[in-house]
Amino acid sequence: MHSQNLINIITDALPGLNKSETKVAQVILADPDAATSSSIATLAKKASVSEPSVNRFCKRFNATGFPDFKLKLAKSLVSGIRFVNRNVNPDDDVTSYTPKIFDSTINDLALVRDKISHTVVNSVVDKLIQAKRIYFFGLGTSGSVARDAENKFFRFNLPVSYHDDVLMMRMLASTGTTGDVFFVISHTGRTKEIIDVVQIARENGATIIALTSPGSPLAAISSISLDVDVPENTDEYMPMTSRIVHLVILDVLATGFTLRRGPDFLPHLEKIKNSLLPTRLKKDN
Amino acid sequence: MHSQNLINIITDALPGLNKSETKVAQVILADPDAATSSSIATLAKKASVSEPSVNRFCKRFNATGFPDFKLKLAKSLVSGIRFVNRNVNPDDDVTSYTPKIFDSTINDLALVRDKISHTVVNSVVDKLIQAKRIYFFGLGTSGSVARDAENKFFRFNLPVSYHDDVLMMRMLASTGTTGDVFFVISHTGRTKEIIDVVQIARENGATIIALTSPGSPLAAISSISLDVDVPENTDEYMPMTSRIVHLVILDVLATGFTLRRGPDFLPHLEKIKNSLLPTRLKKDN
DNA sequence: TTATTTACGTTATTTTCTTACATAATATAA
DNA sequence: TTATATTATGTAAGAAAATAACGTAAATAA
Repeated sequence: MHSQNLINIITDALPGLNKSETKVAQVILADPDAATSSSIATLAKKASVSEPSVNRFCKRFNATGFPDFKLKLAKSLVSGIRFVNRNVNPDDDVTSYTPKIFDSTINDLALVRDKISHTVVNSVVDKLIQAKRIYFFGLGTSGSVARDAENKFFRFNLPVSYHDDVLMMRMLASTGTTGDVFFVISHTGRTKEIIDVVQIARENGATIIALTSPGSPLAAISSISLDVDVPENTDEYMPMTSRIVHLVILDVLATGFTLRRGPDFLPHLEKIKNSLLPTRLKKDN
Repeated sequence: MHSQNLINIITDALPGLNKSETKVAQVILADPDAATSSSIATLAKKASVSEPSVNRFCKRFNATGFPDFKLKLAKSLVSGIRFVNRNVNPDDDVTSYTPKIFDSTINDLALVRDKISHTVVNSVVDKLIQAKRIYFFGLGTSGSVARDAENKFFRFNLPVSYHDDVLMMRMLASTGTTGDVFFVISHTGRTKEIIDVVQIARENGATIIALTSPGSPLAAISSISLDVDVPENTDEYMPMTSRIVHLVILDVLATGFTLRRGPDFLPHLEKIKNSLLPTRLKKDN
C-alpha cells in the first residue's frame, strides 16, 4: 500500500497537484525511464512548463533538486521491475528461471536484513552465551537448518545437538531444566508436535528460542522469538526461501557468539578448522 | 544474459586500469552510494585526479558521461546488494555485524547468479530427469545441504536419499550402476574419502554430479560439475557462505526439474504439500 | 471589488559537465 | 641507448544544466 516507490507516491499525490505540477507528473508517469535520463530542459519542454516548475516539482517530492529526483526515480524503477519479474512461469527456460530464483532469495534476505530486530538478536546471543547446553530442534526442511546449526555451534565448546525426531524432542524436553536452551526452528510456527514439545520444556524452566514467523503460536509461547517475515510462496514453482534466511540468521548468531567470547577464543576455532586438513588432498599435485 | 552489476564489473576490471582510473575506481568502490550523488568535481578531488579523468573513466564503462554513469551505478546499488566494508571486526556490535553478514551472503549469491553456467545447469537437470535414483552425498556442513536436497527431491516420486556417513557412501557407491546418480556436495572438493567414493561409483558406470569449487579434484573426476566460485573466508568471524549458495543452486535444479516434468506433475506436489496440513494448528484461534 | 496569497515564468547566475588541446609519461623501434 | 610513437593525464575554455532571484499573472479571501 504505502510503498516507498516514487512512482506510486507521485500517482497518489496527483489529485493534489496544481496545473503545471500535474503536467510534469503526467509526462514523468508516461515514461519514467525516459525521465531519468533527460535534462530538466527537455522535460520542461515536453510538459510545456518552465524549467523552474520542474525543479519545484522535484523539491515537492523531497528531492534536493532535479538530479536528485532523477536518481530516486531510477532507483524506484529498478526495484519495481525486479519485483514484477520474479515469478517463475511454466514456459521459462534455464536462462530465465535461474536468475529469478537467485533474485527472489536475495530479495528476501535484503528484506529481513532491513527488518530484523537488533535488540532481539542481541538478547538471543545473550541467552546462548548463558546456555549450559543447546538443543536445536527442527522438522522437515527446518531439520536441515537445525543440523547446520549444530555444525556451527559445537565449535563453541558447549554441549550442542540437533534433533529432527519428535519422540526424541519430547524426551529431551521432559528432562530440560534451567540452563538448557531449546532453539526451535519452524517456518510456520504452527506444527502441533513442536508446540507440545516447547510447552513441556517451558514448564521445566528451560529457555526457548524460536526462529519462526511473527504472530505464530510458537512465537507466542517461546521465551524469545526471532521473527522472520518472509512471504509464503504462492507460486508452485518457487522454492521456499525461509530456510535460507534461517541459516543466515544462525550465522549472525554464531558471529555474535564468537565476538562475545572475545579474541582469546579464536585459537580454539582455528584448531577445529585445522583438524580437517589431514582429510584433504594437497593443493599442489 | 543477466545484466552484471556495475560494481562487480568495476572490481573485475580493476587490475587492467591505469593509474588515475584506478584512483577513481577505488573512491567509487569505497562508497558507491556517495558517488551516485556527488558531482564530477567532488569525485575528482577525492580521487586526486582531474575532472576529465573521471569522465573518461565513466566512458570506459559504457556510460555516455558522468551523469549517465551515476544513474547506472545507482541502479546497480538497488538490487539489494550493499557494498559496505563487509568484514566483521572484533569491535563490531549487533547493528554492524548483522547487516554485514547478510550483505556478504547476498553478494556471494549475486556473484554466482551472474557467473553460473546455464548450459551446465541444463545438463545437470537432464541427468537428474534421466536418473532412476538419486543419492545426495555430503560431509559436515555439506551434509545439511544434502539433507535439504533430499527433502526437495523426494517430492519428485523418485528413490532419493542423502548420506553423510562415509561407510554408507562407500557401500552405496560399490553397488551403484548406470541410471544411478550420485550428487556429491563438497565445498573444497578435496576430501579424500569423497574422492575415493566417487571413483568407485564412477567405475560402476554411475553418473556423478558434483557441486563443488572449480578446478578441484572432485570436479575433475565427476561426470559433470556445477562450479561454485565463492571466495574462501579468510576472516575468522565471517561464516562460510558457500553452503547457502549450494542450497540455492539445488533450488534452481529442483525448479528446472519441476518445469521439465510439465504441468501434469503439479497436482502431485500439491498433494505432498497438503499432507502436512493436519499437523498444523488452525490459523483462527 | 481589492488585498493577499499562491502559481508560474523570465532572466541571470552558478554549478556541472564536456570538448579541445597541450603536456607528461610510457612504450616501442631504431 | 635515443628517437619516435603511443598512451595517459591535466589545463582551460565553453557548453549544458540546474538553480536562484525576481517579477508578473492567476487564484482566493475579505
